[in-house]
Amino acid sequence: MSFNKDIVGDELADRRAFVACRDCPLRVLPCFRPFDPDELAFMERFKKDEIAIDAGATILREGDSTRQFFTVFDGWVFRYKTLQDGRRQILNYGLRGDLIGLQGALLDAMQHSIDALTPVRLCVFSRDALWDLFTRFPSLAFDVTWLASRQERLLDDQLLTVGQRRADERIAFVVMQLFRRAQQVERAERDVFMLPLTQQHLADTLGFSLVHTNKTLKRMESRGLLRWRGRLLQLLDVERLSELAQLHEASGTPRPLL
Amino acid sequence: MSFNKDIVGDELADRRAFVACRDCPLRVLPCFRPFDPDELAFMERFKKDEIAIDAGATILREGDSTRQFFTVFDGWVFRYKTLQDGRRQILNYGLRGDLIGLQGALLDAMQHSIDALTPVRLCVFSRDALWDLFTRFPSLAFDVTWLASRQERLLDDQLLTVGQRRADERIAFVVMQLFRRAQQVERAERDVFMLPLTQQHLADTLGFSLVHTNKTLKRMESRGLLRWRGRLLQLLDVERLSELAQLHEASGTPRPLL
DNA sequence: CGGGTTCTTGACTAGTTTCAAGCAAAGTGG
DNA sequence: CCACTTTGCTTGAAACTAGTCAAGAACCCG
Repeated sequence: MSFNKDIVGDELADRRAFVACRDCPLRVLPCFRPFDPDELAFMERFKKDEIAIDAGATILREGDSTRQFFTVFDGWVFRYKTLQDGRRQILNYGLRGDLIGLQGALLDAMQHSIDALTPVRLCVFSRDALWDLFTRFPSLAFDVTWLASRQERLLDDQLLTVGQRRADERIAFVVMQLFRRAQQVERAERDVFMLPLTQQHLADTLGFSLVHTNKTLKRMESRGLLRWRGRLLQLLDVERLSELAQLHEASGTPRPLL
Repeated sequence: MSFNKDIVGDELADRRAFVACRDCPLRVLPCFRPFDPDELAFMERFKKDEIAIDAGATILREGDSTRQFFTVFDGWVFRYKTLQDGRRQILNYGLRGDLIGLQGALLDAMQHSIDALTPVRLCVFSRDALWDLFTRFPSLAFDVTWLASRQERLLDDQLLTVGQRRADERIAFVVMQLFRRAQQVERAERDVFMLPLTQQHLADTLGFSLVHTNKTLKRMESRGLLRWRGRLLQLLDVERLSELAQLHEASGTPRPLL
């Protein structure tokens, strides 16, 4: 039922910490919009907790009706759905600054699960406080809606990818998009970043089998496009990768951070 | 740039009408939550116009930065994205009561297009009034967010479908989901409904070629699952179709109607 | 060092696309 | 009202893409 069983081991208590929103190291990044002091004060009351999760643990499970939702403070998570026989589709990834679990908080029960890819720290918000937020801080309510819309846009892109792009285009798209998102939150260098997935994760993201994903990756490597070793992904030819990916211009507008 | 060129012909003026929100025939359907008098009064000011669109016209185009968004009052629309060489992915359909174009209103420019599948009537809202809504009617602001979350959930389902389901499962899923949605807004009988698509539309929804879609449909018909003639889709074996589709229980909770 | 997980590769099979052609139904214009 | 055109549906054959099976190599962790 609740996520506690999975993610809060006894030994986790000492891993707790609590960064005040006004001191949040994420908030100063240029990709996030500045909050005014009132908003920050509200956020600090709104943020109920901060928890640490082990790599591989399930944060929220399909069917849960959760009373909480989260912002990823550090680490990588992924959202996914499964069919009865175990086929899994990864819907999206969550990086630092991404809001997760809102769907479960707003609608009834979760219809997807969320797992931690790496050790993760999460800021915890209570579903009950959401109404308070909407009543007292329209600007933050607007931000929540904005973030929901951004999620929708990411899904639009992913659906186009899985529905229409060919194998190498799919990989190029996913890699370039994750690279850009990682870059925004200072988790990428100029042309290399830590992509903490297995090839099985990537396959389940692309809608391909593991074997086909592997063979396509190898082919792209031999074409001098990219190189992925030990979780480190290097973009060898950004020019041609972008061509393949047909990624939109990044919007310069800063986004909200809850 | 604006949608006017496409959709508002001169002869359309006389097709205008204006249904007051309190008299809206949709609002009384059990799938929509009741609004209180204050909310209704606000909605009537919020609704700027009501327009008629020809079948086949483009309502919003990728790249537009629109100042308006809409609720479908009657008819069918579809959202889609295209790649440079013309490959098209249909993301979702809009039926009576569905909010469309919110993404364009909230974020910068549209990154998808919307076309009318049938003649359509739309209630028009202005992007500028959205801030007013958030400030003065938290309950409606909550509704907007709720609707955005619902969109996200529909996309999650569609992504699972296109990424993981087999040909007949994909068709079963899309058909059963559209059937249920049509039923909710009184656009379906017990086991038959008007599905105003071509097979090309369905193919672009499923991520298959037209030919493969056609052959799969024929095979399903000969298996006694469904029958689609002249835009009329009949469910011949709801039992087995539901099995194939693995559709969730419909949530009984009424949804907002803006 | 050993055991598990992840990656890699080849051979074979199944699913899907492309090409091509014919047909049916629904406009269009003389 | 009827040829004519267009659009959508249907079908078969060939080519290609992706999946499955299988086995071994590489890597990681305790």
